[in-house]
Amino acid sequence: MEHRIERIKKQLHAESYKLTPQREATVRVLLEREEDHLSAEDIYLLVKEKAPEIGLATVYRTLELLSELKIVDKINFGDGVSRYDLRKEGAAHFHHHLVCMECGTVEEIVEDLLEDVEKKVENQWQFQVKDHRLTFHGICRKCQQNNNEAN
Amino acid sequence: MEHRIERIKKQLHAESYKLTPQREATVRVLLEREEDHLSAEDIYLLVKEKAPEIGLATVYRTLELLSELKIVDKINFGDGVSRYDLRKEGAAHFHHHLVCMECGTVEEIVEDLLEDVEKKVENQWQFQVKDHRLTFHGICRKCQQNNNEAN
DNA sequence: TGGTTATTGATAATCATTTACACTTGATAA
DNA sequence: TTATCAAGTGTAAATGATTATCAATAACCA
Repeated sequence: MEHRIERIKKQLHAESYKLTPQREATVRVLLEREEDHLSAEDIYLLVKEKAPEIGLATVYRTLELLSELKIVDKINFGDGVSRYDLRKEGAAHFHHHLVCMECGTVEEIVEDLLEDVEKKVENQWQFQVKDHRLTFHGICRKCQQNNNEAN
Repeated sequence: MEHRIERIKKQLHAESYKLTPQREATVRVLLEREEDHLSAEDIYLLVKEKAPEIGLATVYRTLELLSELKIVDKINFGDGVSRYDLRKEGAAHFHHHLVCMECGTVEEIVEDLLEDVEKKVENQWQFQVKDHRLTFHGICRKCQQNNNEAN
């Protein structure tokens, strides 16, 4: 954890931003809840536990900054809110998501499944791929089991 | 065009909705501007040319309805607005997008590039895929050329 | 025809996100 | 050390997309 904080601190410094206490508190929340896909509001409430005087606007500003630096990815699953997801350490690409249409849980696929597809896109469409977003919508394992039992 | 309107009319009837003049005007705009990725506001302005008395709320309601019936897909490229995209006739899956990070244009890939990837997801993650969203971010052909010339 | 229901348009309400602005902080130079 | 300055912050107000409300209208059916 501390190691990753250090890393992010350096990334900020490289662009001449500081890791202020508010920013650090926000990053810590993101690290602690790495598996979740938190909204700005969620993050705000969690950061408030560590740093009660923080303002919502600061959280938004921090998330925006982290987003620009590609430390987090801003995602949107179609409900009205943006969610923020830490990039895996050293990952060049955004990871994929499996969104269950029944229970709403979001699983992650860290492995990059798109290498072949990207090559195809670069060759056939002459489009130079820098990043991607891939989300599958469907039924997760648990809901499949529940459905089977119900029948 | 008329053929596709008929089709959509049937799809609505099948769920006991009607193709009102307002809904038809909205669908016509979507058909005419199929290549674009219009926001609700954009669509509203275009529909107003055909049916000046239409209200913005009706356009939203229509788009919501068409979305539920999977006649259109609601997409979000990260700017603050939802965009609406007609499904290609008979397409089981949402088509893919190439978003240029420099000029912002959005190209479409109709071909399904994900068949193999979906099989992998179903097998390895036991996730039953119903649909997907795939967007590539990068540099389009035109901007690549411009960049080369500039050097 | 009258009665019921779905649909609509205008408008107000909501809610996530941004902006404005005055205040704080922390670094730097005199 | 103290004055200065820019970056960063908190509060509150503003914005802008979307949704809800509600009275009026249109379509349908007995």
